[in-house]
This record gives sequence, C-alpha cells and structure tokens, in this order.
Amino acid sequence: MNYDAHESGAGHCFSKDMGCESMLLQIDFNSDEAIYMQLHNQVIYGIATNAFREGDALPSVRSLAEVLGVNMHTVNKAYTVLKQEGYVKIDRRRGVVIAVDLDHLKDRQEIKQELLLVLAKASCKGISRSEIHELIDEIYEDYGGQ
Amino acid sequence: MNYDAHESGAGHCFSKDMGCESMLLQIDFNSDEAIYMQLHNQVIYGIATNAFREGDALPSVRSLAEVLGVNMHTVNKAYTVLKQEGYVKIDRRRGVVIAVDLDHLKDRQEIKQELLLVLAKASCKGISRSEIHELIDEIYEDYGGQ
DNA sequence: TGCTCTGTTATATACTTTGTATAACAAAAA
DNA sequence: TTTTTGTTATACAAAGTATATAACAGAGCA
Repeated sequence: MNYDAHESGAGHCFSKDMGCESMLLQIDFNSDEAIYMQLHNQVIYGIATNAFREGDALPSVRSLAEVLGVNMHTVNKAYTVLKQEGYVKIDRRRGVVIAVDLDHLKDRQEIKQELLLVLAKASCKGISRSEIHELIDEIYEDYGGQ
Repeated sequence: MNYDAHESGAGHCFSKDMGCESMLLQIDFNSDEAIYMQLHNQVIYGIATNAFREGDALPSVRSLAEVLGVNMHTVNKAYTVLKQEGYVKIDRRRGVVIAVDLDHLKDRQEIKQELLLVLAKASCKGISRSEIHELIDEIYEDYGGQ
C-alpha cells in the first residue's frame, strides 16, 4: 500500500487519513532554504494551524520521500530535528506522530530569543513597537484568531 | 596603526572611535551558528540598540578579523550580507558605514514572514497570543522602551 | 509462519557552505 | 611613498546537505 497510490476515491485527497497532510508538505526546490528545514517548518505551521493535531500520524519517511521526489534521509532529518525539538514522537505502531512536548519556561525563553532578532531587524528598518503589535495581530487574524 | 593595539588611554576602550564598537562584536566559537552570521546579527542588534548610529564606521575587515582571531573573509562575508540586506554601505573614504536602506512595504512583509514562523512555534508550544504581546513588550523594555 | 512496513543505522558519493590561507588590485588616506 | 581600504582570485580543509543503496529489528497483517 503506497502512500501516493490510493486509486480509491479518485479525484479528492480526503479519502485517507494521510492525504490531507501530504498536501501541506510541499517543497520549493528553487528556495535557498534546505529541503529538510522547509519540511520541518511546514510541520510546525501545520500544528499551529491545527491542520495537524496531537496524535496525528505523519507520512512515513519512505512514502513522503517518494511523493516529494526527495531522498528518504532528507525526510528523516526533518523528522529527527522535529523530535529533538519536542514536536513529534515515535510510536512503534503508528510511526511518527504529533506529540508536542511542553516546557513553558524553556519554550518562552527560546521564543523570546528568536523574537529579539526579528524585533532588532524591524527596529533597524524603522518598524515601530506598535507596528509590531499590529503585525502580530494581523498574523493571528490571517490564521483564524486566538 | 592596529585596531587592537592602541596603547594610548590604557585601561578604557573609549579612546578611539572604533573601540566601543569592537566590544559589541564578539564571537562564541562553541555556538553552532556560523561566525559570519553571529557578526551579522550583532551588527543588527547594535543598530537597533543605537550602539551603532547612522554614519558610524565599522571596523575594517582586516582589523576586526585580527581582533576576533578569525579570517578576513569571514568578516567580509558578514559585511557583504549586511550590505545586500541594506544595513550598511561602502564609503570609499570611511570604509563600511551604517546606512540603513528603508523600503517600508518590503521590510514589513519580510518581518511579517519571519514573525510567522516564530509565532507558529510559539503556538505549538502553548504560548498564547497575549503572551506574545507580553514578550514583545518585555523585549522593548529590556532594551529601553520605544 | 511468512511478508510488508516501520524507524533506524551504516556506507559511500557528490555538492554546497563555511572558514582559513595567501595573494594581488585600485582607490583613498597619511 | 607608504599604508590602509574594500574587493577579487585561488586554493584548501572541514562541515552541512542531499542522494543512493543496503541492512536491521520491531510491529502489523495475511
């Protein structure tokens, strides 16, 4: 049973559990961002937008690699980094599943550090504190509020 | 005249124009972040915190490389990227000087894109919209308000 | 029991990035 | 004139990225 070869339900991608997820995981081969990092970020976008939910299984490294036309190890690296950062875990029965590991104090500190650089760039470019708050709100409203 | 060898004013680093700036530009050789990117980011932090002001000259690639104990080309790469991103320009008489190129629409879009990823990570980790706003305010207050 | 699929690990290869080393050039400054 | 400047060129080593092929044990399924 191949991940990309489900002839049943021809015409729509909602016939299988994994069909929808694969639609989110796509690659821009012209991007200067590493493929595994593109995949990594898209899984995070997926979790944040609730397209991936706690306990959902991601495609297997082999099947996703085949669908995307990349090497198995490239997908595996994306999953490995996600695991190290506490976004997924390995379920021996179900494969790689979404399982976000929370460590509020540590997470908050890391997010603050990442925000610091973005805010410094914004400040250099004349983007004010209030405009940053506006941008934050814009993003949340682009992706469905709270 | 070496950048690091000014015996005059022994004991303080404010005796030369470039003395203060060099104090900001330091490297963590244990970091997994590329050296040129560390330098790149620190110049941006410096501009944002007003430690570097419009028209200020940065140390020459050779002198800074010598101070930091890295190769000339590593510093040159940091400066080249900063130039491409519109943070500095080359003044044939003064060297590399802070000169922020503003393109509000483009800058705003780029900042929004960078914020999107950070906010997605935060969302995954259970950090709420209001907590993000708090973090933004914390950062601005850590570095002197508006 | 066999067979398949899973994540994982190991090797090998090729390309790019990163960092270093040395050298040379023209423009500007001292 | 001599030094310093950014810039460019070349060469090299190490690390990161991506691919290719192969094998392993654990789990699910027929």
